[in-house]
Amino acid sequence: MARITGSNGGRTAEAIRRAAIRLIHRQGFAAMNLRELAAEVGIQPGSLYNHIETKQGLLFELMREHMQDLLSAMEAALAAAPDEPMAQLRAFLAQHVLYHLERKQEVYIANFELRALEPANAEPILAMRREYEDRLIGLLEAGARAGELQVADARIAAYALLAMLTGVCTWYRPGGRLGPEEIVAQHLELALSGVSGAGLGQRAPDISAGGSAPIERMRSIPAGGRTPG
Amino acid sequence: MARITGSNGGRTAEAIRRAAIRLIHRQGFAAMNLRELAAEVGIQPGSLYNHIETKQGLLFELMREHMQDLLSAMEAALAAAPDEPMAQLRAFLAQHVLYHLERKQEVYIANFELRALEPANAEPILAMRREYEDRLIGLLEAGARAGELQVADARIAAYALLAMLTGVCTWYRPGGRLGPEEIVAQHLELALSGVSGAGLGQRAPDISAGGSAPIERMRSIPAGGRTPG
Amino acid sequence: MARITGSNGGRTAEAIRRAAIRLIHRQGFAAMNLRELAAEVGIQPGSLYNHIETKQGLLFELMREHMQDLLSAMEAALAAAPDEPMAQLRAFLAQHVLYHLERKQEVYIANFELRALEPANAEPILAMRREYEDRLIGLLEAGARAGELQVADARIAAYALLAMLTGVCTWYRPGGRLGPEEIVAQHLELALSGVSGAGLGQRAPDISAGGSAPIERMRSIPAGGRTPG
Amino acid sequence: MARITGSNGGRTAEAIRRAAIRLIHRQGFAAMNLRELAAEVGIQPGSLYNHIETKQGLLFELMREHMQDLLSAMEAALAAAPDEPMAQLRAFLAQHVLYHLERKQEVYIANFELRALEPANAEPILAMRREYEDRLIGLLEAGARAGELQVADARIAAYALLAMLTGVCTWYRPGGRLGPEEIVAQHLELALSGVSGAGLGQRAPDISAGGSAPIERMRSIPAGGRTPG
DNA sequence: CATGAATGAGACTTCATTCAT
DNA sequence: AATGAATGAAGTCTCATTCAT
Repeated sequence: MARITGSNGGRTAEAIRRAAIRLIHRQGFAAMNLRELAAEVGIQPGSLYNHIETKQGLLFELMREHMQDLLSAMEAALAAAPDEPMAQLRAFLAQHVLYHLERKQEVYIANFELRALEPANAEPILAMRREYEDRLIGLLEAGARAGELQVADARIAAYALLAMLTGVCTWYRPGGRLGPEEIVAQHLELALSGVSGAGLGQRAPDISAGGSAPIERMRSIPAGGRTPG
Repeated sequence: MARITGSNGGRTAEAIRRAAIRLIHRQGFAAMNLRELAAEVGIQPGSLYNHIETKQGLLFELMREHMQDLLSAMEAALAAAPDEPMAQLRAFLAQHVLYHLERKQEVYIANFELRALEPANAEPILAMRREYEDRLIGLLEAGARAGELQVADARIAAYALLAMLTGVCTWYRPGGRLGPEEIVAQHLELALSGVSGAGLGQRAPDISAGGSAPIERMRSIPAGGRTPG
Repeated sequence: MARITGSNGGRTAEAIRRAAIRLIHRQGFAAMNLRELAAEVGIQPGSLYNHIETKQGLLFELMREHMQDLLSAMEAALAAAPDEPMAQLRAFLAQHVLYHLERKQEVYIANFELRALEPANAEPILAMRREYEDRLIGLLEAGARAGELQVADARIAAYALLAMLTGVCTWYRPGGRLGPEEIVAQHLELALSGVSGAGLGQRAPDISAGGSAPIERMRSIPAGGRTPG
Repeated sequence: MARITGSNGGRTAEAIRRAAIRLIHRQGFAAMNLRELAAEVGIQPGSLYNHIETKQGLLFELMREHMQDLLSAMEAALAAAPDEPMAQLRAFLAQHVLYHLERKQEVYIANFELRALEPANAEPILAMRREYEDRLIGLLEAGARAGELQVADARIAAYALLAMLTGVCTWYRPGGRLGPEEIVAQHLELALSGVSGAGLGQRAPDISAGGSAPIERMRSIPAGGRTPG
């Protein structure tokens, strides 16, 4: 596709990373082949090896960078929020949704290609993932201790929330009907108050009576997983 | 692994389906190869073709059967519940979680291997999936019209709920600390009332103060993509 | 080259072995490629893998079979000879030359492709090779103890003799001027009595005065190759 | 291994030659790759081409230099010896063994990588090799004519002697139990008188009765081929 | 219904070599 | 004289699939 002629040096490496993210997201790591990746970048398959170690190594690098960025973004968000349980929780959830809207392909890959990592490579990625989850669990427990949250089981609640919020990756498309802020707001409400809506606050007006006000239909794989962009 | 030697006749076909579900779930469709599948069943690769049409055809069959079962289960659950919005919604959500607990491998495959289907095969599967989603959207809208739900956007809410509830596939293991009923109950609460817990009803006692009461940590691949990052 | 059409089953495996011996002998293991090998056999490259495990595995099998045959032939020769030092020594040397005339390609491979074996594969081959050498060393020592041989160092002498006798592989071609028996006889003389010819016995008449009576010139690999197995 | 960083100028060319000899000897020409060679020298693969023409050209150069040196050494040895058949023969054989002890890697390459030379490059090398062999054949014939040698066939005898004496390359290691002079002496005896020891002269005392007085066992690939140094 | 062997395409990766900088 | 990136060919091996037995 996009032939980047004259691409030299460091540009090629970046082009490979970007094309790889696109292709892995679209087809899955196992189904992506290096011929295709090279063609996207505009070089010969063998030339990839000036920039990557192996196909497996490429996946690992992509996932590592992604997890580091995610952790950094999360820490920054928490640092910027008031130091009290509910504010911290809201900050965590909001940044999670935002990050997932902005980098949904990387997110998708990080979620679904863990099984494609060799055990030695999976280990550090899993460690970072646990660090992220444990942060949320800690916030939920703090909120519960403060009497501001009702969580029967913090771990289950954390997993459920993350699954819900991560779900936006499966249908969001930039430039769609809803802007990021609105999507973030609605998910915060759902996370905190559920659909029954005994919410805590600034709830958006209920527009459901007027029809489902559809976002684009999920073309492919709604929840969990599937699709791409 | 489990070599079923001497498996003859009709049993072979069933053994193939089961092994395929296991392998696709574990490795993904593209990464599964028919050598491996045949070995699991205890036959030679060529012999698979007495029972399947192609690798692609096998995937399609598995997904079609799964979607039919899911739709049947959902219809049966709704038929068995009182015909009023909240009861119907609870019935839908509860059966969804239950079904996902019981058949998490098929669910996973159905969610994440859609991209592996050839377009002609994807179409009927997508149609069934839409039928399922639309049922939930309808219930949410009915609840909103009846004034019992607060949903800003029924479609977004439906996707978010499905993502959350489908997430159980990624960590649930039969025989774990929590039984299916409890998991269903907690997720119903989260879906209806969120973590802030301004719930509507039979809420389980808050045990979070006593620590996170952990389920087993997701050991491998949270799968489906759960959260992560 | 020689396309063996309709070659099925067991015949293919044998054809592969033979072609591999020919090609490895001609080009070396590293320089032989499986495309070429497959073409010689008349099948597709991938089809080789119905009969071999890997390229490396093929080499190992060839060498193992060769060494086993060599050891068997040696033991048989010794068993058939009178049980006294010089007769045993003569039997060993004669069978060595004969075996090397008849299977010079395998011998060559066994000598020169040891370095191409992975360490784990080299080990058992080396063990067999030592067994063979030690037999000769033992015979030389026995002859010396009996006062029938003059060897300053049995190991050095053994290596030197094996190198000399193995050398026939480098120039011998069936159907040449000299028959196997004559070649064996001359080498026995050289081994036992050297060129100065203070021999022990049935020495062939000296024909060197009449010109060098050339065998074919060594086309490829002259001396170099020392001993075999 | 030995990275010679900052190797500049003319030194690089020499470093390449030395590293190439080491690598070709260890692995064979086909199995050696230029990446590895460059790494040994401490430069990038592309930089090799400032010093060599091609991989093939490098091999040819190494072999040509070696053969020229060998021929020179032989001529010098003959010139320094008394001009009578047996003295000339002894001089030839002694210098052959000595040269092979001192430059066994080059010798090995010259013997076994002839097949890796393109025909056009092989031709001049083969011519030099024939020149060397013919010298020995001439000496054997002269000795026979003088009645001092018993050779049934001078060419066969020459090949057998060269094979035997060249064999030292396969097990000799500098600093081992036996010094070069002793190795030369023993091989002269074996060449002239064989193991039966009806020798002509200054024979070393027979020490074989006291056990085999072993040199180090050939650790790796004794013979023919394999190993390096 | 199972097998064993074959196919043909294609996968990842290596490698000698070139060339602008 | 060295570098880093590119090439293009080729190498080993895998895989879905076919088919005679």
